[in-house]
Amino acid sequence: MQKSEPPLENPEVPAARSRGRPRAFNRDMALAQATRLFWTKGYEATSIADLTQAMGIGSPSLYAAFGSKEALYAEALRYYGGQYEHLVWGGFLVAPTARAAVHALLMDSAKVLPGCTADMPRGCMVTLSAVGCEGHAELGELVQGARAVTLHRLLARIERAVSEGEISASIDTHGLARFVQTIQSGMSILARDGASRAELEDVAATAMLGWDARTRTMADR
Amino acid sequence: MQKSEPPLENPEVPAARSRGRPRAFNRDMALAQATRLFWTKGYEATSIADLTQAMGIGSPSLYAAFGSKEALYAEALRYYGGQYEHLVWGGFLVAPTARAAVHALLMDSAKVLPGCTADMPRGCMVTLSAVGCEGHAELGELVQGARAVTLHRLLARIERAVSEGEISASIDTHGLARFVQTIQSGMSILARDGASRAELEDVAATAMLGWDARTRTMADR
DNA sequence: CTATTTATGTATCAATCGATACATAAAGGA
DNA sequence: TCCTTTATGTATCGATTGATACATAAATAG
Repeated sequence: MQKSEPPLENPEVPAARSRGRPRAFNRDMALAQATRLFWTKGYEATSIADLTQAMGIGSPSLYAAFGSKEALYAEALRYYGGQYEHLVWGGFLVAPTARAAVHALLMDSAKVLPGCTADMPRGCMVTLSAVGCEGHAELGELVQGARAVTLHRLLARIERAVSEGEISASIDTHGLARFVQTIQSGMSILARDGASRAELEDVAATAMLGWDARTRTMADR
Repeated sequence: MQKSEPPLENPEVPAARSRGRPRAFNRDMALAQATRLFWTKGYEATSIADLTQAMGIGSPSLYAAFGSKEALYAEALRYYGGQYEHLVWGGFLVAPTARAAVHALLMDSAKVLPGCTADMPRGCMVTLSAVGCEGHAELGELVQGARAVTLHRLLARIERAVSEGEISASIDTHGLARFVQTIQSGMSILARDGASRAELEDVAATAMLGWDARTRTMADR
């Protein structure tokens, strides 16, 4: 179904240049362009013609390099994760407490989602793919799975906080994770509609008030 | 560009039956089907063939009755508002305080967004149209405007609460409205991914803790 | 140099897209 | 009953969709 990352030889070795005619385009550059298009317009609304034009190649080259439109979208989704995920999850992963982690996640989201770079689309590509993948079951499951990762990370971090005594064991960890996920998902929608970084930071701050009240319920932490 | 609701004669009079061959399908039924399709799959992913099949009519009848795919979507959006809006905004509009209004909005959203009826799509049609309307400028502005209505209503209600003394005048009303909007938008994403009513109600409850903490800041209400 | 391998550009595939032309069917007005 | 009006069904429009066939160009291996 998918190549699942071929043997993956030692990347330090330039891999002994292949034989035939060399590719006239940079695969990563092309993938970056495709990612931008899918991110901005969604899967259905992005045509092969759009893609080939943005990449500056012909359709045979696209199919030779990526296989199909669906496969290209899947690869774009991976590329998106590799390129942009750390902007939002970097602080979360290294924070010493669950509260600091969630605070970092929401504040970083507020910074990134409105499009921190000039040519960076607004909102999260994964979140905004919630609709429009109907009729493409595989892609639907793919993006739904990508969104599930958010909940899983939040839940794992909160449960760790419970085990470490940061948060009372009487807390509904799942509910708390769902709350944070809701905030972050909603921020993508607002960002796509033009909300500013300051506005989203304000939302994040209010959300943290909810977090504090919630984690105080029935325990003083 | 658009018919903008023709003269609209007195609806109480059956309007003296028209002359020619009567329509073989119920226009409202057909519009309901179209709304369901657009709601579920989005604008781009829904084809004319999908629509005519679901409505049980031929394409000429569709174009005679609705004009174009874009016009049909616009009408579906209006139909959606008329049919489902009160489920979410009914309690909000009659609540005596801003807090009660927001609480009602979020709790009703938690009830409706997971699909309260069996054949009711999950999530809000307007919210989930955030992406996929690129290249269709008119529709993009239409749904973006529809989403702006949410913020406007929230802001108006909160400002009224300030003027009535329910909420301190030192509160950032816009920020508070943005917070509630974020929660409700995020709930649509979670609902589309399968979140249950109980989960969303829990999210709403936590959001209200944020509301309470936020409205208490610098004033005791 | 020749042979092999790989990528490109052109040109096009069948299928589907949104949208109509046209003749026919079914109603009311005369 | 005939005429006008409106809606339907069939059949199809040009454009675009995702995806390829094919000949050619450009590289390496021998």
